[in-house]
Amino acid sequence: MRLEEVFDKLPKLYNKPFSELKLEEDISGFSINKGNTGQFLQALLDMPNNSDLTDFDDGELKTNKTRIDGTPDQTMFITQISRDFDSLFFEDLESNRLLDKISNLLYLPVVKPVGSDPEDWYFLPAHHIDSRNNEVLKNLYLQDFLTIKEKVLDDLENSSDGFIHTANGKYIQIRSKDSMKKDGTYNPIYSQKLGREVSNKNHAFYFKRQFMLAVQSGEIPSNIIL
DNA sequence: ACTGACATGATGTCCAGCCG
DNA sequence: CGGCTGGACATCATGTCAGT
Repeated sequence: MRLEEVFDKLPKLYNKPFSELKLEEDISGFSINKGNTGQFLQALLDMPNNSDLTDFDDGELKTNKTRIDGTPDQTMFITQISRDFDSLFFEDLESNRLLDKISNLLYLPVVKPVGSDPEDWYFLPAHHIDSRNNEVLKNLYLQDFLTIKEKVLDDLENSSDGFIHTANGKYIQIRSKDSMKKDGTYNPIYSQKLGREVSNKNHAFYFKRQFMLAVQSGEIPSNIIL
């Protein structure tokens, strides 16, 4: 399914508590908790619920918690680094997995008031952020990636432990993202190219709050789907 | 070929401590 | 004190692999 195909279905989802949406779409059996707002949205949009992990053929669907006033509350996860480290940071690619993944985004803020029941959460209008024919935006993403890459390469040489650490662009960052296994260990990132571990934990790319704020303010161009 | 354990990946959130 | 930093947890889907 292509990203544009869900535009028609979006407006009727805005500002209604999830409990109401569940009844309207007859998916009342769906249980919502912190892990599956995205799946809930996919069900509402009649998106294929099967094995394909990429949300759309040509883009990504993203939800992110906001406060009542619509301002973002957290960074927004993009993708993990893990085994891709060498190709991301040692190959000189015009585009890479990160830039491909964020090239065409459908972003929905979800209001989840502190202490509220998931039944009371609701969506705000979606932003379509398409960099594919926008050189300015494409370049902005690329510059952020290059800023991060520079810090990563610097950390590998100069950080006290030789590991990578949080690296910030203007809108994108990398930072750790991992969980402890039963045996108490994590999932280090190993570089074939360097022949050693480059971190003691997995890391991931995130959009900083600043990105969502810039989208909402119009500083980053997006179409609001109404 | 089936099954179940386990690892990995994707998605999303929580939070303690630090700092301006 | 609010936002950032850095680490961590929760949940679900899928991939892998050994035992049967």
